[in-house]
Amino acid sequence: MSTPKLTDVARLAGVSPATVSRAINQPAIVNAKTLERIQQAIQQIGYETNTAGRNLRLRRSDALLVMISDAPSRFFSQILMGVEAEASEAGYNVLVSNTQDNPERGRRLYASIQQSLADGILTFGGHNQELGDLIKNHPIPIVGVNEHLEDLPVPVTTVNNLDASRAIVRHLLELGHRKIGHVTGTTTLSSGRDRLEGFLSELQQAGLAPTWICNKHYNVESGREAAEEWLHLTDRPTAVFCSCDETAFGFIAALQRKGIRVPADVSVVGFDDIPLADHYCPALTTIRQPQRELGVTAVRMLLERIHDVEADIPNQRLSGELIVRESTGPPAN
Amino acid sequence: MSTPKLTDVARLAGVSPATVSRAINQPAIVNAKTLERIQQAIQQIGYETNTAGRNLRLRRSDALLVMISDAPSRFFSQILMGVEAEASEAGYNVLVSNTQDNPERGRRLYASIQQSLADGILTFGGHNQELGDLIKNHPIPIVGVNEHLEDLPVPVTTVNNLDASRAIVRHLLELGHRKIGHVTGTTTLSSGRDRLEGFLSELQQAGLAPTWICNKHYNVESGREAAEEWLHLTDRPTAVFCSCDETAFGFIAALQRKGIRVPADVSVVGFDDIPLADHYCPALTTIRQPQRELGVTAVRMLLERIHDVEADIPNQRLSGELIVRESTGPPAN
DNA sequence: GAAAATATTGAAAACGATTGCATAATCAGC
DNA sequence: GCTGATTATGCAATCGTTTTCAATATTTTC
Repeated sequence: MSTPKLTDVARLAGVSPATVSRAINQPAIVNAKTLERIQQAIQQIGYETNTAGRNLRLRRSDALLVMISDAPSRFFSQILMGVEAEASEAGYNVLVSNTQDNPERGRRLYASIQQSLADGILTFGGHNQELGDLIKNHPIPIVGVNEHLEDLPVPVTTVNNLDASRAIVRHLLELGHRKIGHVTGTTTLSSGRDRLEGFLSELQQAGLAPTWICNKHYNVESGREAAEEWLHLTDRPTAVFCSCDETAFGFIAALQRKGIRVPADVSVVGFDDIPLADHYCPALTTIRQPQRELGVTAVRMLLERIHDVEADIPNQRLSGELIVRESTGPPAN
Repeated sequence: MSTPKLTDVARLAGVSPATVSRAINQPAIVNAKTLERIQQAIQQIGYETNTAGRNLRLRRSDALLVMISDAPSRFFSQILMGVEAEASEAGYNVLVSNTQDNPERGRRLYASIQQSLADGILTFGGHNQELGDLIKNHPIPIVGVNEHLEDLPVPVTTVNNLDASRAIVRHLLELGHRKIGHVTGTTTLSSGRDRLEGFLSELQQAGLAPTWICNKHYNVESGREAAEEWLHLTDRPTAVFCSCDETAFGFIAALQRKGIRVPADVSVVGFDDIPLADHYCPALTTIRQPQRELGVTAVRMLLERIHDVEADIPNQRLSGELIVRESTGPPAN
C-alpha cells in the first residue's frame, strides 16, 4: 500500500518498466495501443514519478537555486514571484539560499551544484568571491539578476540603469532645474555605479556639473542621512535624484520634518516604483522597474544555459519607465 | 575524473563503502584509527555526499517547501530570511512555491510530498482547500505562519494579534481619544479577524463603541480608499487603527493631500513596523512584529513535526511590541 | 587459556528510474 | 511465403548511498 512505483504500473499494464518509462518520457516511440493502456494504469493507481530516483539516474535535479544576500526586502519578493512562475512552468523547482558573509556557505553552494542538488544558479548581486571559485573549477550555469558580476563570465539581466537615470535628469532639466544632486546607491554594486554614471553623463551633455553627490546605500536610513547633509549645504540643489524609492522616502520625510516642502522647495525623484510610491504624499516621481519580468527573463536565460553550457548568452537590458507624479516640479527661484 | 563518490573514498582508505558511510553518519561506531584514515581520504579527494543517492535510499529530501500565495510583499521576505537561516542550520534546503489560485498546483504539491521532494510544508496563510485534501489523504508535516488554517489540524505560529490590537486601543485611550475607528485587514484571514476582535473587545471593556469600522485589505490602496470614506464621515473618529503599516501610509498620504494633519487632526496607528515606519513623516506609531523570529519558530515547529508526525505541537503566539512614534497624539478637541 | 561478550567491518540488497543493446514483432516488396 | 527493413518491447546494468545480517577481530571474564 505504499506509494506506487514504475514497476507497479508496468505490472498492471502488462509491460516492462522500460516501456512505462518510455511512455512517460518519449510517448512518440511507443505503440499507441500500449501507450493508452499504460496511461490508464497510471491514472488508476495514481502514479507519480519519484524525483529522487530520477535525479539519481539522470544526474540532475530539476531545481534552480536562488542566491540572495543582504537587502532582501528591496522588491526581492516581486522578482522571486516572477522566477517562481517561470521556473514552475518549465517544470523546475526553486530553492532559496541566503549566503550572507558565511564562508562555509560558499562551500555548501559548490557542493549543491557538484552533486546536482540544483541545475543552475540565479544570483541577486554581490556574490563575486564565492562564485569566482565556483566557476573556475566547474562550468556551472549561472545567471545574475540586477547586478553585473565583475570579471566573471556570467550573463546578467538588469534594467537599463543608464538610460533610466538619463531620463530622470532630462525630466528635471525640462522642468527648469540647473542645480541637481544625486544620492547614490551602493556603488560597489554595478546598478549603483550605472545610475551615477547615467546621472553624470546626462548632466555633462547639458553642459552642467553636478551640484551635489552624496554617497549612500539602498535603504531608508540613507535618505535620512542625506537629508541632513542637504540641510547643511550652502548651495542647495533644487532637485535631488535618490537612487531608490526607499531612500527617496527617507529623504523626503526627513526634510518635511524640518518644514521643507516637496516639490515646492526641492524636487525629489526615486527609482524602482514600489507600490507605496503612488500613495505617498507627495506621490513619488520614479522609474518603474519591470520586476516580474526581470525574474522571468533571468529564468529563461538560465534554462538556456542549462540546456547548453557553452551557449553564448547576451546580457538582457530591460527598459525602465519614467513615471512622473507629484514629487517633482519647477524650481522655486 | 568525475565527481568522487563513496566507493572512491572507500578504495582510497582501504575499507568498504559501508564503513565510509558509517564514518560519515555515525562516527562513534567506527574505529578511531579507521575513522581518521577515512576522513583523510575524504579531504584528499574532496568527497561530498550525493544528495540524490541519499534521498533515494532514505526516502526523504532534506527540503522544506514554503508555500506563498498572493501578497508576497508584506514583509514576506523578512520571514523567509528567518526560515532560510533556521532551515539551513538544520541542514535543510528551502523550496519556494507560489500556489496562487492554480488548481493544478495543488496536485503537484501533493506529488511533492508523496515522493518526498519535500519533507514538510510551511504555508503563509490562505491555502485551506488545497491543504485540506492533502491532509485527509496523508499525514503530512505542515506548519502555518501568520494565519490560522480553519478547521485543519495544523499548528501555526503568529504574532499575538489580539493583545497587540488591545495595546493599540489602550494607547489611544490613554491619549484621551474616545472616538476611535478601525480599517480592517483581510477578514477572511485569521489575523484580520483577530485584530478586529482585539480592537472591539478593548473598546468594549472601556465602555465604548467603535465609531467607525472600514472593511478593507492589507495594502496601500485600502488606505487611500479608507481615507476617502473618512473624509465623508459626519462624525469622524479622532484616531484610526489601520491593520497594517502600508494601509496606514496610504491613509495618511491621502489625508495629507487634503490638508488634514496627522496627528494634529487625527491620530493613526499601523501594524507590522516595516523599515519605512520609522522614516515616514510623521513617523508611524505601530506594532513591531518579530518577523525573523516568526520564520525561525515556524521552522522549529516543522522540524519537530517531521521528526514525529504524531507529536502534539501547540500553536506559538509571539508577542508584538507597541512602538509609539509621531503619528499619534492627543485629540484636537 | 578458553569461552563469552563486544567491537568493527564487509557483502549484498535495496531505494526508483532510465537506457544501450538485443530481440521479437510487424510490414513492405516481390 | 521469404527477405530485409522497420517498429516495439524487454533485459539488465547503472546512478550513489544506506543498512541488515553475518562474519571476523578484539576484549573481557572466570
